[in-house]
Amino acid sequence: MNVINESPRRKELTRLAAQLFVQEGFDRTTVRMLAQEMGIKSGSLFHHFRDKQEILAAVIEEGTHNALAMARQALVECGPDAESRLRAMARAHLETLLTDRNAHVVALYEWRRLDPEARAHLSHLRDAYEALWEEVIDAALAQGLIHGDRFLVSRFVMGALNWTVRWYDPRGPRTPDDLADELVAMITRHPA
Amino acid sequence: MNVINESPRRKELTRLAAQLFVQEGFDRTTVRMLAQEMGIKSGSLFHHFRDKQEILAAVIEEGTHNALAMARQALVECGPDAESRLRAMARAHLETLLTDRNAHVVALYEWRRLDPEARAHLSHLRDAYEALWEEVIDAALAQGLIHGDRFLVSRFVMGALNWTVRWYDPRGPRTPDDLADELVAMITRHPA
DNA sequence: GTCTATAATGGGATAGAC
DNA sequence: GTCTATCCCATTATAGAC
Repeated sequence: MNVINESPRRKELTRLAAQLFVQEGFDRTTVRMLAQEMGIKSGSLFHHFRDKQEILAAVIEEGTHNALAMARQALVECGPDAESRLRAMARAHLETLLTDRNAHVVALYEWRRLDPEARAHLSHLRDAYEALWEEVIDAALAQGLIHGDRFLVSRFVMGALNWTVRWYDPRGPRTPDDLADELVAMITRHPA
Repeated sequence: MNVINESPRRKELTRLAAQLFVQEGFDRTTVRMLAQEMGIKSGSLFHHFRDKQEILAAVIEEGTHNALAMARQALVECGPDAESRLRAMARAHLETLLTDRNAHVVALYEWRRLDPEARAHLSHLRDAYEALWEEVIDAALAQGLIHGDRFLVSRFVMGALNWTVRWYDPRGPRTPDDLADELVAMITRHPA
């Protein structure tokens, strides 16, 4: 079962599950909670998913798939220079994390809860997303926009971005785009 | 019950619990697992802790207390300039996360699992640690070593550091100190 | 301080009717 | 596609003996 041929019921359940997994965490979310959100009984869930693990896998597939699609789109629409591309990636990343605020967060924070088979099945998606980042960061390094080790820079940047989930308050004065721009400014070296 | 007057048994249990909470997560760690690690039966645990929540609170108190102590010590021993102090904080932070690899990680990643009373009781420790960071970052900003918004810079830096837990491999070529130095280099602006 | 035994609860999952 | 009913199991926590 992949992202493309899903029933509408299953799609809606995946959406609700993502929300609960972010709020409560995967382990503390019970099938009964999810069923109640959907307005059905817990037994009925297992018509749509084999088990609770499959719900998690569906959410994470959705979240990663979406992040990848958003990032690709952002790269198509932005300017060709390394800084524009870096900013576009950071903005897209934070939009999926802070605005959408669901499936991608689960993908990042509950990845370890996936069983080995699901992890194997989904790692290509994750790798594709990370490859996009490395490509953009490589270009920024090659151009001297940023300095340092390719591996470390990309992980530090991802860490700074991913951690925003823990403290960002959407009611505050800053938009996700503001955050992305500030981060890029922090690590790039301009002629003033 | 605070960090100072703990029985040796309780101290050892707290240490083992920290290890399990990092490996498995708080929710998936059962009292039976912890008891087995200790070589006792699960019922015996409740002689040392009122309930499972209190175990978590003990681990988090230990982790935050320790991080604060290490950071203070590092600031005493390092050079007086803003860059030395920033590097010292980053090194101390990563040492508690990656070398000790236990209680401080739990403090960061399982804070949300604390019940409200425990959170209220421990937030002063956490605030003291964050105040130390803000002080050092303020100095670096004032001196022009780094640029940007005080609030955002400190959260981006903490995010980059905290996320290392997810990917750092101690068998790799880099030490935690290498990571700290590279991060400081990435965000500071030198005359080349 | 630890044991045995067990209470009390809630969890994931199934079967078969509708 | 959902319901009811229920099974089976693991979990936290307690009581009282040693």
